[in-house]
Amino acid sequence: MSNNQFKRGELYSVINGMASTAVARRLQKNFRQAGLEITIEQWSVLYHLWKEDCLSQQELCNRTFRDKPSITRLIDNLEKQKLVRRMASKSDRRINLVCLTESARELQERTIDLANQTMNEALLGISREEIDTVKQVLQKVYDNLV
Amino acid sequence: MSNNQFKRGELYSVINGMASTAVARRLQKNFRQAGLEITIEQWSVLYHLWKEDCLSQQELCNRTFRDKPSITRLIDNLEKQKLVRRMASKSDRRINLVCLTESARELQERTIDLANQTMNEALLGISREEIDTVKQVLQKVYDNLV
DNA sequence: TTTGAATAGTTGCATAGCTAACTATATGTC
DNA sequence: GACATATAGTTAGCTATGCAACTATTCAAA
Repeated sequence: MSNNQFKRGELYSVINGMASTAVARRLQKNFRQAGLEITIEQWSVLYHLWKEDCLSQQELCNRTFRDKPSITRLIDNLEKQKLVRRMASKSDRRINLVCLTESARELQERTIDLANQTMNEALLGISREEIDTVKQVLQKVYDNLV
Repeated sequence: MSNNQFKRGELYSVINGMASTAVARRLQKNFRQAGLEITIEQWSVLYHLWKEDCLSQQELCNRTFRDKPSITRLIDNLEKQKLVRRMASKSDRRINLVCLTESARELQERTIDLANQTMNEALLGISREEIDTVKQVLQKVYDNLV
């Protein structure tokens, strides 16, 4: 095994472990401390619905990079907490449209600052150019494999 | 919510979802296709033991960015598959040293090519400088939060 | 119009993640 | 030496992930 190859292994390790779990854990911790009983995964689904409401479950799969069973159960849990509702699509009876409730919109207000504060901390001392490079590289990695 | 802040949200989304899950899924798929019944999480523990054998569980927590219960159960499962053994430390009876078995060393030979091939595919068209930038940025993100 | 393929979603099963609470051992201070 | 504190590891309970197999609906081609 060449040195170069092990260095690529390290990159894998870094991508997969350090930064993403650190950001997720910090945000989750901030939610908990604010008394918000929501998981980071549930928040990430709501995040996409706040940008565009009433998406199909399949569309949520695409946007959150999760598979269908994961989204099914995340929506189950969000429905239990009355944060979303499944609505039958008129045009295609196979489709569930996932729509926000009023509570979810209130939750958006309460999580904006926490999320921004967490990202500000996470990105401290990192330049716009560096961020752009990271986004481009991770997009390339994704496109290379999917 | 300013435009700039939502762009930071996108970065979070990218770090957390796309690239890391794409790499993990591809590697897992390659293992399965090669008839290797090992999860990507188990492999990541072995990866650190191949670099340095007989680490304590706590040290494996540090190196894999997992918490203690997660490592406990990963080691449980690796022990069931007879890939590692827990050995009591002579100097500190609180400590379990996790040591590789002969089967695990054979497994290393069989997974090297798969891992390298996956990383080659993942990193196609990405320069050394870009990789270095990504590593530095993700390290900074980690240091900012932990 | 029927049949077969594709798509949307659910369920069962196994693994993994995090928190909190727990046991056992080690260490430092009086 | 005794006691408080810290550290290593385990267990329980919940949530989440991924795959495979399943149902229901849509669509297109014979």
